Amino acid sequence: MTDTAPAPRARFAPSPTGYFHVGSARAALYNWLFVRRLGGTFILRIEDTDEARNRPEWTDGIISALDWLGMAPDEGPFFQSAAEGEHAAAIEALWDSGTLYACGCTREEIDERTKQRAAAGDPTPGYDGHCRDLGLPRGEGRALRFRTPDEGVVPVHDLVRGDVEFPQRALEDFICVKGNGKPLFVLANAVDDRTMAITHVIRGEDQLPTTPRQIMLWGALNAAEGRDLALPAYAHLPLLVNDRGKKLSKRRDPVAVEMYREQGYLPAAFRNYLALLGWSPGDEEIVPIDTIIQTFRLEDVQRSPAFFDIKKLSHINGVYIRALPVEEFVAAARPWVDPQPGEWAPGGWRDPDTGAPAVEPPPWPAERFDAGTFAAVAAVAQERVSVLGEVPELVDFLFLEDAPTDADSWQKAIAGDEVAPRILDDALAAYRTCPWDQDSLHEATLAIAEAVGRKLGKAQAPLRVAVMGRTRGLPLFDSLAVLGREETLRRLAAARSRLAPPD
RNA sequence: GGCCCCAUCGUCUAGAGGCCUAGGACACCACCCUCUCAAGGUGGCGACACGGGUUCGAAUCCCGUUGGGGCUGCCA
Repeated sequence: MTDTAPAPRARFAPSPTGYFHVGSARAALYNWLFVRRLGGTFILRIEDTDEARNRPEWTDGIISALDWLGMAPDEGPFFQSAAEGEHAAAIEALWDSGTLYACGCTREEIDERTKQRAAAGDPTPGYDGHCRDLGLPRGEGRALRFRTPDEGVVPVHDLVRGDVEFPQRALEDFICVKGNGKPLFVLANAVDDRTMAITHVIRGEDQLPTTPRQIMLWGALNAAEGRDLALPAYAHLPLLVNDRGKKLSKRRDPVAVEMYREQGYLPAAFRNYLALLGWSPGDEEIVPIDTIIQTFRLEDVQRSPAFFDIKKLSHINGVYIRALPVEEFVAAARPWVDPQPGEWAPGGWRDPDTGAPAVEPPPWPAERFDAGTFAAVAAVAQERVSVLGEVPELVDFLFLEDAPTDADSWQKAIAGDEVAPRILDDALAAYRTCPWDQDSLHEATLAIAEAVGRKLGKAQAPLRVAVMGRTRGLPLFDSLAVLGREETLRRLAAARSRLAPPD
């Protein structure tokens, strides 16, 4: 450690208003990454003071999502609602120092005056300082505003953007305290950062315009409280956007981390992808978290917005899945294939609009699932999925009563193929006696193919559909070997009689 | 409207004045491998928004234009 700077304290301060947003997850990750290499502290602060929108289950969601991603906080969760005392004291100090004044203007009055000003040729929007020098006493229904300077600029030193300056004259006298005496976000946030000794504020770029207010508040608090706390360093991260370049929104875009988890993304893969949105480790993108921790620098963070690309996420997830030792893959896939997996199963997430789940539960009853059978095909399934939620469709033929049915596949490989009956018949005959292992089945089927003058790839299609239901899927002979002779013959015969009753 | 931010392949990015004929990854296309499908391999397509400067030299620095985005709540 040659670093002489004190260990940083960074906080992630989400508001529990819904499912955990991927943008929040990225912000949390960057806070966490920043702090890890420097031996600092990652703090979780739940900003739960919006009584109208906050619900306790969303708080649980934040905590378990962070946990799932391997980013459990070093300190916290702290709750903003528990800091009422500090907030009240700060308000008193600010009031006593004269930086705050009471204002009784309604939104309508303010808008009306703004309109009149605009008509008179003054484009300055927002509050006009109407009550600034009225000397109104505090009282129910009167908000408290911050008396902002009229001249000069507020400089924001941003670790990713450099220096940004906000002209004072564009900054209105903003409200710090609601008419009911409760602090507003801008104040509570600053006060909490002070009491928690936060050294770095790392958050989304959408917070940049509010930063000059917090800086002014910080200075006023220092003066009012007679303390000289150092302003935290700020870092505003580029926004995550959709394919139209708009900020990812809960309404239109799939943003719930819970949903991605239930679709079968691996936490390490998800985290790796998130790290790539706004930052790059170089030519190798899929890298261990330790490498990311060691090379991550806020100064290297991109300044332009990043598109959340599910295709790339899926690719990275596939790489992580394939890299798993097969036993770990079996364990990881369990919640998606076993109707009674134990601790955790997908299904908790529901689309807020449609009520649709992230994935369908496995279409077989718990008693038909067999862990050993699944393990027997796990290795070949593992190479064929990019998310765990795709596993059930690959192995369903093992746990369903009969072969799955797929109209297109049936039509293409059996009903629409005049050689299919003969292939089925030949297989029925050959499979009755051949040794039941992958190589023997391969050999026997090769012989059938040659007899009908087709390549193996073409000849196996009707058999695949008869037994496994679809034209695409796990390798046929591995699958038959695991399914067993008896059941294979049964399904072959069933397909044969469905095609045309034997004479 | 006001304030602020941003601008390299379709997407995520490398690039901190000469190493750039602009590199990698996803996606896409072709071929190879192959019992289907994947995976894998090889190759291909494909970008410095525009205009001025500064400089011997600019994707890199400055200015402007254009375009995009964010904020603009007694929400957080």
